[in-house]
Amino acid sequence: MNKTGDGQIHAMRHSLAHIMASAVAKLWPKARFGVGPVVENGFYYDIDVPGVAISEEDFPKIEAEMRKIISEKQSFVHSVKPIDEALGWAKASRQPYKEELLNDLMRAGTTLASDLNSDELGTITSGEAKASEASFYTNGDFTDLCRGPHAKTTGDVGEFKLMRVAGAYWRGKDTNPQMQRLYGVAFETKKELAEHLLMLEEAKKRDHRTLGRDLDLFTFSELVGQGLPLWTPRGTTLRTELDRFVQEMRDEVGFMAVTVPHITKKDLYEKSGHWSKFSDELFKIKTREGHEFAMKPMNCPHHTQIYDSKQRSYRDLPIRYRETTMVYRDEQTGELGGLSRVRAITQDDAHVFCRYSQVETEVLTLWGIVEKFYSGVGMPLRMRLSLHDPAKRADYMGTDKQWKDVEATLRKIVQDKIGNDFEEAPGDAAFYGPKLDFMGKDALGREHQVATIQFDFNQPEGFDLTCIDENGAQERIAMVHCAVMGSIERFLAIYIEHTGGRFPVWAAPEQIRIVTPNQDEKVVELAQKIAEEAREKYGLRVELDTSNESVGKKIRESEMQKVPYLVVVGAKELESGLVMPRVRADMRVKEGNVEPIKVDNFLHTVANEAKSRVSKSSI
RNA sequence: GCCGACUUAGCUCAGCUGGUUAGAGCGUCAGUUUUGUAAACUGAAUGUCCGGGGUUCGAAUCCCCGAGUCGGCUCCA
Repeated sequence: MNKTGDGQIHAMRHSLAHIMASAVAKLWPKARFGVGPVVENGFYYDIDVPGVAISEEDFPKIEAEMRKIISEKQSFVHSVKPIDEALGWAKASRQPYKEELLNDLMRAGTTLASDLNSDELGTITSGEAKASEASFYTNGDFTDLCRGPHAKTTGDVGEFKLMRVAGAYWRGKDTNPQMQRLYGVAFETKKELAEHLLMLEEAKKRDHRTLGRDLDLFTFSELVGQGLPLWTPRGTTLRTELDRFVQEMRDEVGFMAVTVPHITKKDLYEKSGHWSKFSDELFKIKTREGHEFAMKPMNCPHHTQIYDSKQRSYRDLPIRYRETTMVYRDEQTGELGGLSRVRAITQDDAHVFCRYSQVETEVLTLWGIVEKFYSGVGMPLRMRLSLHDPAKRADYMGTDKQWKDVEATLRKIVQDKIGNDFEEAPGDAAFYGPKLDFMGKDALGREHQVATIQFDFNQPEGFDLTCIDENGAQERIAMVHCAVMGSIERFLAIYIEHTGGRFPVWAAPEQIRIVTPNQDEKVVELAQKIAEEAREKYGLRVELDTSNESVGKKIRESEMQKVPYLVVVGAKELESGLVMPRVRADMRVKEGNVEPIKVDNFLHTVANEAKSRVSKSSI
């Protein structure tokens, strides 16, 4: 089964797109139709009603009309018209978008924007006809250009719900007029539809923007601006712990931390090519003396200058720099949202400067770190080899031969490691070289691009980076870039939703909460002593709640804050010196209540869990 | 950037077609209570109704401009 469903549900969804279009045609006779394909879980139709903005308030009306059509059980009648007759139909029924599609069908043999060069879309006017006829489907008095297949009648389409209306450029080109895209979801049964809607509710509960506020991780300020998240103490702890995981693994294999300023003179990016190529996304600064600077949109050009600060021997290589630091990109306002897309991006960046002969080992080492990290956070990975697009040579630096060579090198490294179990994506390379991109799958089954390892043969050229080889000659070096989390902001958006805010002990901003059942002086004293010991002796993050509230309330608070361990310290504990930790549900491995345990043993165990970065409790 | 929707207390939201001192629950604060594994009781405070301009006798409500948020599109080194 593919993403848009198997045969039957696919036909149902596609039929619903037609039914929705016929309902809209009935309500707004002037409506012009674009395309109406099946998508994951449903369908959409691109519609343009001159002078009218269809809104979600119109949905009840449209849905009612659709249900009427469904109850009429109209047959879907397939017909084939000669192409000129089809064009006549489009003209007569005032459907300019269909006319354009038919024209493309005739000239190019396809209507799919993805199969056509984007410059050709709708503009091919000459050449031999590649299609002589067009296929149509009719239900009731609504006829649509369509390849099918469809359900038998409008009565056989399962259960649906219109979801939202959104703007969409005609054929995906931002120079084209915008149409209104009406989205619906559809399933064979009422139950499946209800389950889907419930799943959406669940996903909403896990939304990192909501959890970010509820768990007090980050915030935004209108005064600071869009796309500029502000991290609270708790959120900063979470970031720091995740980054520490990555950096410890890097340091083990010889990376060294470096630090660079967040701005640079224009000159650096003129040399690297960023100034002209990414000019739109650069935050530019003019000094009072009129000199031009820019906020860094990436770190590699700065790092090259550290490498280039002295003459390097082949004996010194590989030289491995790491730096977790923010870069700044002037993203379009419409793209910003939560932490997924921001303007101040923290990258866990790393650059290896090495000989070409060392690239393979370096890539494999970095790959190992990526694997270890994602297995640590519980996300399965899929790898994609991102290559350049030979049709768009102008987008890439370097020569054809260089690209061919480095892509072959990278492909060989991949094949030697994992065989052919990977996808190749022409057009997804960086402008300076091909890369390995990693997709992580979250707990809700969604895939996100996360880590990246890049083979850069262009910046060493641009910045003339060399080492002295065994014979005393200058040798051009290569660079390998790697970000494990990619952007910490985007990774946290994913990770918060992946865990639902239930972070493992090692990453949790608060690891243990100690509550007292009352405010008895001796009890409070003991609780304070335990908290202090946990912090000072074991380096744990502990909060103490001795407020004047019921134990039940305090436990509820702790649960809602998703604190891994809760310990009630009262008269019993005062007497026995034992505690009975409450383990967060997702971390429990044993059924039932935990056994009383000595305070020291408990703290020791938790500290070990934090250190070994396990996600389950050993208590 | 483009299309559309939304913006009322810290949070979630109510406030019909313009009509006195703008509400609820949760949270907060205070007092009472001194509590044993998911919400004690009582009371109180809290608003630039996103900002600015306009229409009107009168605007949270209508119109315009701007900001922000959300859903998409385009983009994403």
